[in-house]
Amino acid sequence: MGRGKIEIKRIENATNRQVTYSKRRNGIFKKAQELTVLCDAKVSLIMFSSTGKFHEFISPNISTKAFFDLYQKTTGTDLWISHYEKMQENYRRLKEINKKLRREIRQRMGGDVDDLNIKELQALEAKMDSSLVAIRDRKYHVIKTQTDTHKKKVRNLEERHANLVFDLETKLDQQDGIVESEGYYNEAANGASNLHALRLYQIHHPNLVLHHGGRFGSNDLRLA
Amino acid sequence: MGRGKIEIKRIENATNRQVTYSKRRNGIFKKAQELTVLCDAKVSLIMFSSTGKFHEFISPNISTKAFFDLYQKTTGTDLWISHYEKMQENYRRLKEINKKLRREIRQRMGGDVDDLNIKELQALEAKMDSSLVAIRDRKYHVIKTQTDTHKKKVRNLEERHANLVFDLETKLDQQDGIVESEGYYNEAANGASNLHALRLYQIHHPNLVLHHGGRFGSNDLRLA
DNA sequence: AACTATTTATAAGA
DNA sequence: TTCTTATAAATAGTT
Repeated sequence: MGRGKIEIKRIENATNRQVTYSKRRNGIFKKAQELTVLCDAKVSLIMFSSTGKFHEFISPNISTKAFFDLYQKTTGTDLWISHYEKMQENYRRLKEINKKLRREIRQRMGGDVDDLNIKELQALEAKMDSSLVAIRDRKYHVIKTQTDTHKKKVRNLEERHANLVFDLETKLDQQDGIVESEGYYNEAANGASNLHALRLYQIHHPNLVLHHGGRFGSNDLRLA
Repeated sequence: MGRGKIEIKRIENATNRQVTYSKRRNGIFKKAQELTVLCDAKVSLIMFSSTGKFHEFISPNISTKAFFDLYQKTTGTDLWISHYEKMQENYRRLKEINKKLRREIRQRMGGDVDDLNIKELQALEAKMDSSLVAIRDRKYHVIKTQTDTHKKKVRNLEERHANLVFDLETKLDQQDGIVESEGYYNEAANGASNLHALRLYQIHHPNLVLHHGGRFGSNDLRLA
């Protein structure tokens, strides 16, 4: 129906294809519209051009969703409904389980126990008791482990400290009279205080830094 | 495009309407098919006649489901996917909550506590302790209530028993010498034992049955 | 986006 | 339903 007859095959020229798409789209939409009116039919016409452009015609008085539902009901096709309903069922089950879990927790917290009888209360109490024992056991285990770890760390640090002090004293012995003019030396040299010795060494070797303090202080030794 | 021009309005004659539907349906399907081929387009054409008859055309190489998915993705329309995904999201959330609840219960049972630190263990222990207190409180409350109830029942039964004995004695007084030949009478009449009085009464009135025993025995007074 | 020669669709009748 | 056919409508190619 045009100046010439055309073969029904893909139009290779993109522009022509687009133009034809546009013209024929209008034509088919008009047809759909007329069919709807003339024959009192329900029509859904959806199309995507080769460039992905979308157009739709749908009979008035029916939504696309309703149309789609009708489609499934009529064809018996099951695109998603059963899946959806299965999920809904699972959802309900999970909700129910959650409710029960919450209730159990509430009971274990001592609430929501008004409708338990003595036997149930006794059983609950016994469970709680043994649970408490397990928790305490675990707590003491953790505390013991932590304490042991800390003890080891302390021992290690003390050892390293002692080594440093020893090194320092050795070096001081080798330096002899270099620091005689300083009053500190005499105090330190008599070995009364390791801390004084260390302080003195730092004065003369300011780029030596000892990191003990920071590491040591950050360890949490609280057992309470 | 026919022998005469027609107005686009509902065809009232059902037969004509049906015929026109049939002819035009073929026409529009042909158009849809041609559009698909000529313009490399995706087309979905679904229709229901006024009598509910269903016909569908869909481009090859795409399923109805895929077509609708594409439709929704393109239009952003929400036929069901967003609803579905919302539900999926809720489902996931619920599952997560469920997991946490289960974990909490396990912890409250003294299990699954290996990765709790001391603080958490202390908090858990404290919670359990206070819960235990609440449960014990409740248990004692229930025990007290039950005990009170039982005491009342006992008191009530004793009262009724006493009344029966009193009635019996009154009746025996009125009967005078009828049972003189029995040795029991003298023992009973001196009031030494209410139980004897009752036994005597039953001997002379065997169809009188007292139900106390059964009722009383079924009440569980255990407090352990 | 119009135009228009032609093809195509279809209304009415059989 | 299907065929026929006169005619309306759609549209291919052009401007």
